[in-house]
Amino acid sequence: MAALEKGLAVIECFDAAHEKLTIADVARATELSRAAARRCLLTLTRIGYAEFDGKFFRLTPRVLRLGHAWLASSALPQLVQPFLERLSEETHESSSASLLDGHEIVYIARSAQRRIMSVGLSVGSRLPAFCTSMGRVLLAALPPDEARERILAGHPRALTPHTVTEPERIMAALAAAREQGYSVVDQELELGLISMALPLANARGETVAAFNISGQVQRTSAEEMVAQFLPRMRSMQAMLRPLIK
Amino acid sequence: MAALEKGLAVIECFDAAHEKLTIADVARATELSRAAARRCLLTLTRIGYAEFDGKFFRLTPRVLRLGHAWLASSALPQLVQPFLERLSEETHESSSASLLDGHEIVYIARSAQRRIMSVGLSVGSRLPAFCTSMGRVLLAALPPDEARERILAGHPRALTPHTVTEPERIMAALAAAREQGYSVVDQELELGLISMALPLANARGETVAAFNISGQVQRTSAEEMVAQFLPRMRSMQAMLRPLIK
DNA sequence: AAACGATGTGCGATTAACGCACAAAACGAG
DNA sequence: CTCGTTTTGTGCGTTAATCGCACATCGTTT
Repeated sequence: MAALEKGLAVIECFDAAHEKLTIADVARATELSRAAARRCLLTLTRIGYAEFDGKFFRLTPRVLRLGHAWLASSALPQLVQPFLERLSEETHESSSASLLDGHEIVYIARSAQRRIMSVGLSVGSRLPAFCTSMGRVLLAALPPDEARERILAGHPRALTPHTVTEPERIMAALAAAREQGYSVVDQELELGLISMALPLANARGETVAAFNISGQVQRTSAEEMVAQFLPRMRSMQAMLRPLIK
Repeated sequence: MAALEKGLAVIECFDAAHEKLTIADVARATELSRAAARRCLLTLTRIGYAEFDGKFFRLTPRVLRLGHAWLASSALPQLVQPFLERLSEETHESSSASLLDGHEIVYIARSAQRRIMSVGLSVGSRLPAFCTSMGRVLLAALPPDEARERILAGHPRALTPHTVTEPERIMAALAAAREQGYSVVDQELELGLISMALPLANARGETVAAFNISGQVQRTSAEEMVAQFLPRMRSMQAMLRPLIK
């Protein structure tokens, strides 16, 4: 069913920078022929996932049904969300939970306190694993060889002057995270932004997800973050463990 | 492109009650032939949207990319989210924003304070418009005939002993909402749950979405909710108006 | 204005989807 | 446990849908 694969690729090529697209735009983004892109867009429009204003296509909120299908069928996001909300309320910092998918982390739940990042994060957002706190603790749970492979697959490049891009230095950070049981990332993703993450394990001890809190460096230094929030986060981690899967 | 339509239907048939499904389950839920359902599931598995354990298929977090495509390409959710978070922080009640899609409302942003509903709500969740506060203010913004049509299309049935299901009484509630500029729904969706919603209009005055605040009736009565929170919500509504679309 | 490049669309050749029929498993009754 | 029944999963030839070319059209550039 090649048509399904193409249609999903068409949906995914819409993002923050591309809210409305022409047939040719979609064809280029998906590497489909213009004719194929057109067929996909017309079908998506016919069944209500997209709309057409004579020039541009854009997605309709109907596509949320698709992402919601996973959110609703998966226990973890619903389980974690209220814990994140309490953590955010107590700490006045944003908190999130994510899974590892290839070389990226996928946000599965979030409680934001204020808009702190230039780009808004939401459920379904993806960020590179190698330079995020949750990515580090998730990579640290893999066998080192696989972690290295995934780091390389992501083609690490500097997002700020602080970003660590050398694979072996990243591997060292993973070892530290494994050792300490948490990871702090200081302005490697975005200037001014620091975050601390802990892994979430199931009752068998397998790491299945991670959660973090993040804030602005001018308000909370890395040291303060560990001192103030680590105990709370460790207790949340322990409470969740018997409840996961 | 019939295959695309079928594949999307397959994704959507996963939900909270159906986290893992067999080929035959999917065929029944989507009214496809077992062969067609199988082709869809195999394709989804091949391209990473589903996985198979020898007996059951389940979705992977990859499908979040699809919903995220709309979230990222749409200005409204990102705009409203921080406002909801402030509203929740100030009122200690959960708040949400939604759009009208047919006879249902679709959650596009949410800031939950505590788990108050038996069923967890998240971005992409759908509820009937006729018995929700946001649904009422959204329906109230339509021409009355269209509102009535959509109400009937949803086949209103009682969800609690308080649910108003008679179309004309719902229409009267819409008129009241239009008049007052807000709507309060008292335990019509779920026992113990009350909520108050206001419409969100763009600069041209067209209602494009709604936001609400919801809490437990034992903690806050309908009258208290209006008295305590309406002014705050009106001011949020006014702040957002020039920023929308 | 005229020529160019890029975009959107119809139409026949070709490939992929359909649904039947079979095999294999799951279920229930005796 | 065994047989009969029902339900499920899968291969294969026929049919219908997709492919990509060619043309028409629009917006730019010289």
